[in-house]
Amino acid sequence: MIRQQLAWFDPARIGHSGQCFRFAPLPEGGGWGLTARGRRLCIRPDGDGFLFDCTPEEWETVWYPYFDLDTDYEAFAAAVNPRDAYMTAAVACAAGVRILRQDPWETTVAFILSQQSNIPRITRNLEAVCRAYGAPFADREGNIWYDIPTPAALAAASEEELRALGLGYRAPYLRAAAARIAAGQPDLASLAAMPYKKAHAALLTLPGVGVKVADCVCLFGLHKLDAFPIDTHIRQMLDAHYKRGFPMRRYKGFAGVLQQYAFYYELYGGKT
DNA sequence: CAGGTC
DNA sequence: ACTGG
Repeated sequence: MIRQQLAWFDPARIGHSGQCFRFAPLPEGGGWGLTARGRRLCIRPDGDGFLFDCTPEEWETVWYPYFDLDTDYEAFAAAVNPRDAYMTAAVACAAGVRILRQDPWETTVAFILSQQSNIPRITRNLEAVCRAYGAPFADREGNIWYDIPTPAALAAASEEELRALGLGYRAPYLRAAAARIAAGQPDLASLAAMPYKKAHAALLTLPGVGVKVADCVCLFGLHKLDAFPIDTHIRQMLDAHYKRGFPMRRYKGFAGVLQQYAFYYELYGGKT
């Protein structure tokens, strides 16, 4: 167990920001639980800081990078044009949200499942896929959790099995994309080193991955902060507040972070 | 109608 | 076009 005081870190907001679907309130309340990188982590508020149930070594090598704590999000917030009332409000509403450094394969699976769905259903579907095809592992208390299935494990599943989990028409997309990744076409590990546009183009070749899902994988799985996914909510937001276009040049290099803040604001607007 | 894709 | 909040 370790204690940390962290700037711009709000687990409650990160948990339902829609970038990660395996980050949920603890059943007993008062904290958050997360399954990622083949591990389980619990986060509990402790005065002006947080308690993390991991070793200092795990914090250093796994969770500190996962939460992207080397990046200065306050600087991104400070760069917002003060005359932009909409984005100023969005950033205030989403203060404490960071872009997690999630696994690219996990985000590929999650966002293939995300199309024409909603956060509660995506969460359920992803959990069902992990339970059915993912490797079980135990936390230090002996509780069993399930990792994201390997591409090979998902490619071996039948469309009927996947539909039985409630994935609907996304089942064949997921299966076919898994087969492609298992064959190394494309090699997800190598995408991280590519510039955003090249990585985006490679992801677009996957079945069930269009412009929007590819942008989500770039932003949340490859940490390309230039990626700016445009979904139905962001489309409405752009039409309502940026009729002359979103100022991408001004926010070059981190526009995706502001996209996430606008998305959060559209969903929860002032309620958190 | 839902964080779209083919 | 699956399915459910």
